[in-house]
Amino acid sequence: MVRKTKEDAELTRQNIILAAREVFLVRGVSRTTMEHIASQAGVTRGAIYWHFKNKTEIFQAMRQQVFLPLIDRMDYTLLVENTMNPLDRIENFLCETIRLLNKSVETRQIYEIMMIKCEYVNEFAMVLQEILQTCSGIEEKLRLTYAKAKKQGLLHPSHEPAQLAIDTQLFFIGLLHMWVKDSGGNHFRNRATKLIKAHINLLIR
Amino acid sequence: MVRKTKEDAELTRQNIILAAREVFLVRGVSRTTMEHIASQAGVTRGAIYWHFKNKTEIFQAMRQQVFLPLIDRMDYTLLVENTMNPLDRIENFLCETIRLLNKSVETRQIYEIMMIKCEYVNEFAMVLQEILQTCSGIEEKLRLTYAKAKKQGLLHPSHEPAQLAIDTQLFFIGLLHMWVKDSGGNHFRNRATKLIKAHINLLIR
DNA sequence: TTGCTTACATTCAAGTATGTATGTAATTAT
DNA sequence: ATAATTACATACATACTTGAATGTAAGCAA
Repeated sequence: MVRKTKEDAELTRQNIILAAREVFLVRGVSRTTMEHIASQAGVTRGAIYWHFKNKTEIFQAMRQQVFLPLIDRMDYTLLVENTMNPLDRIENFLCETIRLLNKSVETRQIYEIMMIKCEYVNEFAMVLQEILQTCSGIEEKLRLTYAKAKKQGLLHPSHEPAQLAIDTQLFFIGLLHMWVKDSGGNHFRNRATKLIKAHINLLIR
Repeated sequence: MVRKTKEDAELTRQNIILAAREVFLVRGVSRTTMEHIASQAGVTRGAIYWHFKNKTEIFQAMRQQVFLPLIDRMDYTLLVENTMNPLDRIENFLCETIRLLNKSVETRQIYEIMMIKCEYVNEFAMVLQEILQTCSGIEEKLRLTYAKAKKQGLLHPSHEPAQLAIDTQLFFIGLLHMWVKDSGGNHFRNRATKLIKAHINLLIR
């Protein structure tokens, strides 16, 4: 097996990312070697080193596959004006995220890797900062949306948008963590959508 | 340096756990070798292998140092009858946990290691199950306490204890995660107590 | 005090992982 | 058609780790 066309090469690259995801999931990021990824992808380490500088680069490439779409979806679902009322938009965004996790193996596995199969040290420490920034962005967008809800009189008068935004964000972070960890017993996976609706209801009256 | 008394040996053991915590924090659990821990503790690997079977055993010993007290405190603060009203008891429990994190370097570091410096694969997968069980316990105890609050008419009539318990639990899990990750910018650390009080207030009216 | 045990230190064999250097055939640009 | 480049595979030197084996001196019980 030798030289391929550009399209073939891109396919190889994607296969390496896919293989990395599968191995990361089972062995954890740190315990995964280039050789593990290589053999899973059906190539040699040489091929991997051609496409990626090191394991961190593979990890980042994998991460982008879920985080970039997340940001887009968030902007679209929460911020773009439409006929849906603001509270429904928040509920919708959260439920859609859960639905995506249920539907897409890829997304589910990447979340799992990022949450419980990765040690955020050294080069990976900056990844943590990026995640924090993404969270900040989510909080801000939730706050704007809650502010619209308040303007429309949908909220209890004593509730402040900033307050609700952070409460919802923390609730959802907690939910995601438990959703991911609870792969065996389905204590959270079955009920996630109900829990979200209930959470939003708590804030209304 | 040779044979010590039993007391000296126990001190060595504790020093190894302490050293492990310090190294885990910097290098992550997987990337930490026995030699790292040994040199940090000022002993040789031989000493470690005398006290512990392997790295996992050290990790578990470290973990017990925070989890056992947590369970005790939870039982005491939430369940033991006293003059405080149930909602205050929940608020108090959560705030005390944050206070403990602020006060005790040991606790703080162990939480950080467990949350973002450890990959839950292989032998560590069972640790995850134990954590899930602890969470289940917390949820149950919150539920019981909210039930008491409802009985005393402290809650809005449409709010169910089971519902509130899970919402509070997820909120707090999210808060702990952000508290731990937000070591640089103090976006969460300064405000944690306020956020807890606000969360409880959300549920009252 | 003698002998057994404890609490380590030292050494060694064997396996693992990484990064790089080098080879090579096909592809692409000219 | 030729040269340059690409997309890998192969091979190697250099660490790094582990577990176990062995050594050893001091504590402790009888």
